Amino acid sequence: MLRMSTLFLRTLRDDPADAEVASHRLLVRAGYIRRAAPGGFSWLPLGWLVYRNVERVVREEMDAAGFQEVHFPALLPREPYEATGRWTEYGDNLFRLQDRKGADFLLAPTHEEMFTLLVKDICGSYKDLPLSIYQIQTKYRDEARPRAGLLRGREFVMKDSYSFDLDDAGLQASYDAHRAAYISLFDRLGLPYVIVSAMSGAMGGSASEEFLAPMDVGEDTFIRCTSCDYAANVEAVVTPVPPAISFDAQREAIVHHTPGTPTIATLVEWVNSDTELRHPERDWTAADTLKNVVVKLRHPDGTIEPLAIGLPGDREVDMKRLEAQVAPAEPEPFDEDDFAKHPSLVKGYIGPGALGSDNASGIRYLVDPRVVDGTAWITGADKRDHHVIDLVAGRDFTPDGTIEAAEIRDGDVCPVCASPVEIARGIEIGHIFQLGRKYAEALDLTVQDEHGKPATPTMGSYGVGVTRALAAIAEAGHDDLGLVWPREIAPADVHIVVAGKLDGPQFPAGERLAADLEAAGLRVLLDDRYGPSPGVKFKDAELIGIPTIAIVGRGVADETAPTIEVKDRRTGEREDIALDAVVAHLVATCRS
RNA sequence: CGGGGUGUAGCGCAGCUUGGUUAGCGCGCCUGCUUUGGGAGCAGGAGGCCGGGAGUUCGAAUCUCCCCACCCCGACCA
Repeated sequence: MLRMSTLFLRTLRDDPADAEVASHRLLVRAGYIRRAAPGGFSWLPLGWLVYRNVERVVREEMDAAGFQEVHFPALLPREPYEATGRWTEYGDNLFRLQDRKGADFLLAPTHEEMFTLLVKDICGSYKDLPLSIYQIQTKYRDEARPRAGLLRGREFVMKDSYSFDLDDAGLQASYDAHRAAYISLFDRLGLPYVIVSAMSGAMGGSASEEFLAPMDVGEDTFIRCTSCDYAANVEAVVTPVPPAISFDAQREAIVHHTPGTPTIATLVEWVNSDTELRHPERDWTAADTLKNVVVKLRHPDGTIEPLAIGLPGDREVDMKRLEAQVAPAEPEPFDEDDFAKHPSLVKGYIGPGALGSDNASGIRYLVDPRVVDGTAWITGADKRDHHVIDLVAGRDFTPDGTIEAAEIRDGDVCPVCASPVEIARGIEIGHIFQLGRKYAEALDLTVQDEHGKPATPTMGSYGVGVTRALAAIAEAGHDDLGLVWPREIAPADVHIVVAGKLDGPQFPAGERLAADLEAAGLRVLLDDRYGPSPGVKFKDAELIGIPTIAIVGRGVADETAPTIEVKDRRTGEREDIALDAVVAHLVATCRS
């Protein structure tokens, strides 16, 4: 039994000044956590109870799915990460340190290498597969800017699983098993979530989905359809391809002298103001212009390749989407020196005439998927102060391919059902993806197949942010008064508030109720303090957020029909229950 | 890493512009008395390297420079 009179706890009347988001503010104010280091937190008894509950739910769901728990050190040697290239690829976000002899170590941000090596150590036969193993471990990332309390720390707890299968069908089955386990896991945690398509990015691999808890404080932007269930991370959004248009109806492409049109807006205005150039049926818009942006790609082997991207002039290039598309290469700005090396590019007037492998610049030219055959564009004429109008894709120019690099906007068309999509923000609480053989190959993991030949297993990787999920639950379940925990992870089932005089019946009644509830198997927090006034105790109970509050107050003083008030923290509904029925009532409430 | 803001008691803040008593207020904490259904009252008290360092000055919380930390925006980010 937890007693407020002795609990190691201090609640705060005021919000801490350094906490912005609700979860951070309330977890500190209600005495669950305290900041201990930049991006690191200490856990107080209430917080640690909640943490262990979240961890327990995660563990139970993993075990139920048939995955086995292992545990690795967080402090690891450099060599395995050197072998996979991540010692350098991970960049500044990796915590690196040295031992007294000067040997390099790291604090692991994830454990792909160690899992792979352990399987290599233990498994030699295809008969050992499929295998899914997991750990719940503290992870370290040297975040440039830790923020939002537990939502983004430099030290945090993650459950990471890895699956090992012989072939793609097996990997898909392991992936599906994790997906199903995550669904029941997040359901049990009482977290709202959406599953979005994602890019596997620098981790390599193919299929990938993120579990996002949709909320404004989230750092991930995703889109979801307003009518069907399509949802995707911005990086993974697919632009619907419009049908091709016949060339027959299109006019001839003509180059015009267009002085004083430095921006898309002025260009459009200029075209619309010329009676000759106006479309009879509608005005030209920024979306009719074809903007060509040139970047440099730095490939992992160090080579630099220029790349031109053509997209409708009303949209910007979304760097995140571009990076996801060109990974593992990294895009860099095309600077003045680069322009000097490519005299066929006229800055501000770059057009398809100069772009593409077959044209003057020889620069690879990829366009937005909306640029289909037969679409007519206003675009640069590769000559200062000149633009070309009615340049038709497929007739007047042929790009080298398409690329998903244009920004996504509210109201864009859903690739599945063509309804408008909306942009939302979410907290990434889980991520599952199919890694493939990148790590197995880099670390030389093979097993013998049924013919005695070496086979390289294919892997999946699956993460749940345990501490982050806890914070997300606090974000999703709080109100103006404080935290509101789902029962599954609350630090107790019932918070008993004793409100009465020392010599009255309340204190003994509170003690008895607490003992009876514990005997019935419920977890109890008893506010047995006498000093604080009832108001303080009510406020603390609301702040702490245990789902059911039982008030032992003036009701029990009624000698003929003593009652205890039972209050639901979430709804605020209160009900007077006869003293002799209250244990059964609370047990029923807490078990339902 | 760029831009902006803030560091004064456990928490929230004032004081700084214009340097000068013993650095102040509210909450919390300790002692005593009163009080107990919505953050109680009275009285007494403890608690500060004024983020750190270097300067300017007879004298620095206050002015100057450097550093550190925290918050916000951006960049970054399984």
